[in-house]
Amino acid sequence: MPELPEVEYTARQLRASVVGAEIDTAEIYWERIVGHPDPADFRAEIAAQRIEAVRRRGKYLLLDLSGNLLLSIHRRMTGNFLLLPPGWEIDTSLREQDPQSWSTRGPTFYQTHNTHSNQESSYSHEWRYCRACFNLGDGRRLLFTDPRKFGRIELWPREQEETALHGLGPEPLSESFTVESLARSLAQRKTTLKQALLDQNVIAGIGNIYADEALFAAALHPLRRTDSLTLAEIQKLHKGIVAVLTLAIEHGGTSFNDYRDLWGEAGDNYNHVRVYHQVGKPCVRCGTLIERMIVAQRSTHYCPGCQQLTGE
DNA sequence: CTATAAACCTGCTGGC
DNA sequence: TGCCAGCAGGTTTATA
Repeated sequence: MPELPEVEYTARQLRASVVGAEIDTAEIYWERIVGHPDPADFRAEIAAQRIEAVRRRGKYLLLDLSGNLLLSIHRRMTGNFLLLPPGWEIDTSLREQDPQSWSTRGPTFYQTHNTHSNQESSYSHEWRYCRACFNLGDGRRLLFTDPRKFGRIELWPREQEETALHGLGPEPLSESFTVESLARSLAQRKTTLKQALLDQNVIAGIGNIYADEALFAAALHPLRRTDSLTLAEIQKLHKGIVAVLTLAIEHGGTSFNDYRDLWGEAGDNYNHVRVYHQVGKPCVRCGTLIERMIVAQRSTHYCPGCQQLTGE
């Protein structure tokens, strides 16, 4: 679920809170979460590096580190980046006591001091499934949590950013994303619109939620062929993509299920979706009931009233 | 190139 | 209540 708006929202929060901080050490609790280099080298290389800048590219969160390093995080399905304040400690005793539970849940957390009372240990729901921890020099910790373990954290030399991003397409909220560039990339594909929007090489950062929302905004059927659109339709699609993503960022992202921001808060955009998971509800534009279909093995939501399959 | 399936994982929901 | 099948926002890799 972290798609472009969710990653962008987290990136803005990180930029405001950790730029200038130093990463003392990194702990890895599930080694396969580290995609590059191997976990031992990762730990060694990242130690004592300073966070110089925070950026986003597509669904990737990018941290420029001192030492000419680039830390890239992709949250895939259920990954989250959370900031743990000072005063909390991490209990890894489960690793030996119950390896199976450890593998699933990761470490537990307990509070060592509390500004309000002498409440002793407590446990935070949001910090379960912690797969990696970056210990900052000021006592704070950046946690990467991910129940399904699909997320990936990688460390690259900065000049290898292109390799790390694996040929991502244009940023939909940048000036390089124009009606003309969209027309060109659609014309050279022969697939359905839904598939094209999900293809990170066509446009960076759109996932299942915003693909459906953008197609609804443009009143285009998910099964339309990419090479069948008129110029007017491409203009509507371009406008729809930009509008849907921009609005979602303003709402703090869509928390259908797992997404949380840096402080563990859910986003509000789920209250503003028009078709995603709205099966059986009346379309806000024409009143027809929203339906669901499978396109390229992906759940797809649309309004059969105002997203008709024409122009073929 | 396009298409399809499977793999990587765990939690949740719905049906029986 | 309990169990099991099926499903979930993403990407990569293998196979046709």
